[in-house]
Amino acid sequence: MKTYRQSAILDLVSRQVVRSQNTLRRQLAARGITATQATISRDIKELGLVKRAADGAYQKAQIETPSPTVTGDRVRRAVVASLCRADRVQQLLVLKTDPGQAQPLAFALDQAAWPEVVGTVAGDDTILVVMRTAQSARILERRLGRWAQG
Amino acid sequence: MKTYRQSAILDLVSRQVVRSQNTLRRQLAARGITATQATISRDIKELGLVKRAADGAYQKAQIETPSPTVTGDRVRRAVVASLCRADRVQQLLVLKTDPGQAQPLAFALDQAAWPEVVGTVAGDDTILVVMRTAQSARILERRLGRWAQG
DNA sequence: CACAGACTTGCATAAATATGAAAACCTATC
DNA sequence: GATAGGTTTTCATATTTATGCAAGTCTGTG
Repeated sequence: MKTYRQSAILDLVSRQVVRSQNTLRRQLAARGITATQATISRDIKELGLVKRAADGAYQKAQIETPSPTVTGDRVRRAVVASLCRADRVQQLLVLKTDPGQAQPLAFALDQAAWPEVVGTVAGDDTILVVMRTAQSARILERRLGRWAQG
Repeated sequence: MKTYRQSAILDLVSRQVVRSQNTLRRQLAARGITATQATISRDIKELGLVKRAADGAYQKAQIETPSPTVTGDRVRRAVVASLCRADRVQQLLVLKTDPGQAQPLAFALDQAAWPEVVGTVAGDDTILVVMRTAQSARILERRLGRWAQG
């Protein structure tokens, strides 16, 4: 239910200007989905939506500019500084970085020499990380995500 | 006054996580700027700031991403202009381009932001495209083939 | 100076959003 | 089917944000 409702929210929000959670609630109701404002508030939070002050409309969030927070080891700092997005397919991770930052981040990853990391290939703003297993890829993906998002 | 206050707001918001207009009011006060929450609400609207639901932090709004139609067409032109060959292994596509054309074509692919495309890594005349599934890779392979051959 | 017109701000309050705590609901285990 | 542990949802309400309207400010004009 939750997933279904949340994707309906994304859909509604992408199609029209939605200014309040109550409006959203009514629109969902029209699609046969019942929920309270409280639930919708939490959905919006989980979906990472954003509310534009200019017109009060909800919108999908953009990639946030990385904060210059400096903590932890080198990989972590590099991730925080330049990782935009991480995607996983099976045992492969595709990392998107700020322009020109793929090489330094990949280098940091190589240096870390984690055993589950088989190797990396870096372009300008994309790194392909080959992991030994889908399982370990999933773990790394999550760790990177946590770091990137503060 | 207004301009000065608004630029102070932008500054504060870029330096730290500000979750409410009242916090902002206090921070402004600490800088010797007095204003009510009402005024700040109006400022935020004028500045076009955005409030992330995820953590309630205010943020500068991002630039809109261009429409998929436009970028999709760009990919087609890039393919017609420089794709030599496309090979597929499972969910991976290896594209061969004219010398030096890998980067621009990969860039166009990235911009298009097709959901099935997890990411790309480009060298000089070779691009590795990671697709979400072998199925979608097959479809893209065929599409590229059609485009490349006229 | 007195006044008009355009902006900006504060006040009071309406509207919208977030959240603690309890209830309802799931899922797996004995 | 009873129980534990987890997740999701609601209710009630606190917190936060927006806004109509009146007052204050600024600028140019006669």
